Amino acid sequence: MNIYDISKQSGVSIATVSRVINNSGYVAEKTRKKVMEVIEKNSYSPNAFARGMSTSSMKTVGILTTNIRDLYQAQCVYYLEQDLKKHGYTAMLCCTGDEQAAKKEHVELLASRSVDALIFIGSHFVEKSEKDNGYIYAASNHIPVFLLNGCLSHSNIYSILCDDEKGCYELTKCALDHGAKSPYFLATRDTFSVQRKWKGFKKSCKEHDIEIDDSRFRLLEDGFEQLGSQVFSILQDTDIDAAICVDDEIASIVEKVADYCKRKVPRDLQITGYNDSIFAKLAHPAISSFDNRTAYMCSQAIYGLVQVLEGKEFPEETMYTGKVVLRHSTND
Amino acid sequence: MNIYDISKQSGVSIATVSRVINNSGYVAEKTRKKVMEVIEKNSYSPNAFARGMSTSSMKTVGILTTNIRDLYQAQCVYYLEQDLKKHGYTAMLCCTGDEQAAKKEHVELLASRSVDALIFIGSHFVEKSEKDNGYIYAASNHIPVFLLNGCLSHSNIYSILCDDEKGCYELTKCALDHGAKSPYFLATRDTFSVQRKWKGFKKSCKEHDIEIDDSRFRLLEDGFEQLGSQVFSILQDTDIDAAICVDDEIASIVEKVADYCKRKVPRDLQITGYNDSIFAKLAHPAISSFDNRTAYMCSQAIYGLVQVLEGKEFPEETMYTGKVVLRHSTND
DNA sequence: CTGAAAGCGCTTACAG
DNA sequence: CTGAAAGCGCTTACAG
Repeated sequence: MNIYDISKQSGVSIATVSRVINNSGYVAEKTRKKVMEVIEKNSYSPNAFARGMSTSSMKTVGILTTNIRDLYQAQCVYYLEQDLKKHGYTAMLCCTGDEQAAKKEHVELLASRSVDALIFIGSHFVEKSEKDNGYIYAASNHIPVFLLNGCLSHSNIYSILCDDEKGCYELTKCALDHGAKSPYFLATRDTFSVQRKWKGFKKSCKEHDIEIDDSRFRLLEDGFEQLGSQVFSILQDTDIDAAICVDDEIASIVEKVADYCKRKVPRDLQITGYNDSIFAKLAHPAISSFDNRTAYMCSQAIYGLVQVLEGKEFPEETMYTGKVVLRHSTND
Repeated sequence: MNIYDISKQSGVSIATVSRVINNSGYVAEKTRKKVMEVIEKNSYSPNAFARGMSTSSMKTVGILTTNIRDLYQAQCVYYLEQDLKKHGYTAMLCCTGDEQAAKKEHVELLASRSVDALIFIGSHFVEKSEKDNGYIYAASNHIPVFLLNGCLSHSNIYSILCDDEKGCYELTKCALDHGAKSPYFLATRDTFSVQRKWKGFKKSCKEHDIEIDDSRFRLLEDGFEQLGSQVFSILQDTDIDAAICVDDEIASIVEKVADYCKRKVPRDLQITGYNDSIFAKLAHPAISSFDNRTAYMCSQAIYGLVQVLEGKEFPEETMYTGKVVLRHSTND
């Protein structure tokens, strides 16, 4: 069943059928009705490839995530997909992992599928070395690129991000305001947003006249067991009294290890997470965290995407604020 | 840059260019080399739509999930996508939510994109009323359908599932073997796999001569706060001494509430989860759970998918076993 | 308001 | 081993 069949059965040309399908151009109400009837009777739906070939678009956008099993990234995918389909777009998902080569390959894979736009989730894609971002720049020459929680200055790249520097500054301030003297900063990766959080951490320490150096930045190996043993070492070997973690999952593990080491949270050790996820709520005591408004970020991205694809203006960079959510892992 | 440009630059016909691109038919080594050079020089890549139009496939498969924010479902998506891309397929993701109409709409959306196959994640799609599964049957008339953790008998539908009846039977047995007399079964949804788990629960109770009726099946409203208060009621109003939960997230919340109510786990209350996720590991005490081998299930699904799309045979139903992972939320 | 016709960029029998 | 040609199913100026 194709447009010719519909055309025959309804006694009009395929051009007219096309017009009623796409709601474009003029077509007499009577004609439209007749054609619609035939279409519905046959439950005809136009061939996506042919359509794509004519219009060079299948209303598809590529979403890139390094790891969909990460709750935060899954959250983003969820909101993005919600908004995307509201606008008739469909999402192609790629989970790239952390290796540079794989990331590049996936971008090419999506490009070969002629997606209308590319959305990169998380700061995991923005590398310190400009050369390593080359494949993102290259992609942006053909299709609009949206960066969540990251920032790259280039035409046709649009960055939307929460002010994580401020976020981490405020969380650190909570701990320091309530007596912490020896805070540590814990991360499992050194990404763009981690760097911004680290900056906020340092700023807050400075304001509290706490001398710190780079040894306060603990880059830990990922994985449940590995994290546990590394955190254990830190608890043994340092005078840590506040763990400022870049996400709630790490914070949960710190709390679990603290419990194991008989350190009372928050009395002996204050802990903060990030993202305000279920991990922060489930932990015992519940963990103070930062709500970085994922839903808002995603809806902004899709709004921008639609604007750009319609040829309208959209700012290259959008930075917005989140909010601290106090719980019982910091002193009150 | 299209196939004609390549054809001109390399001095051969487009048919030949097509052959070298697709590695099909005979083409002289010398010709192939020349054409490849031109292709690479121009970094040409064939237009996916045109290709799709000729072959009626864009090597794309649709993945349907009710909620990607659910750790288990995210896990599935992760493994599926991994395997899919190994075979040159790309994943289109749809998060449908729980409403029937939306599920149906999404299937149609994917069908209109001419995906090569459909994969439904989780038992959330298999309804008790056969009528409500109509849209799945309908889809299977055009494209192969793969069902993870669910089972539907119909041609062109392939079901791959873990033996959850056995899984839940074994978990319940752990609790009962270690003294529980009044177990309850907790779920947030009444799906196909929940029914199977319930069956295993009942079987184990029967073997232990524990009289139970349907009031042991507690269907709870989802959501962090809601769950907390409902579990609280159960702890207050019943003589529960074992909570057999259909997933680790529920189990974590039960444990949190138990702690709040000063019930010692596992002494006063044994708890079991399901899926063997990070929630089970993070909880304190860590929660006994069931490893249903998600990675295996997904790889089986993609293996089957490739077989079917190549016109080969694959069994309509595959059921495999998982394994209990004992931790400290049950007595040892 | 409607239709004939060109064009989108491939693949694949078929003939040589 | 290679090429000419048909076909895939749409959209969209253009003419009327």
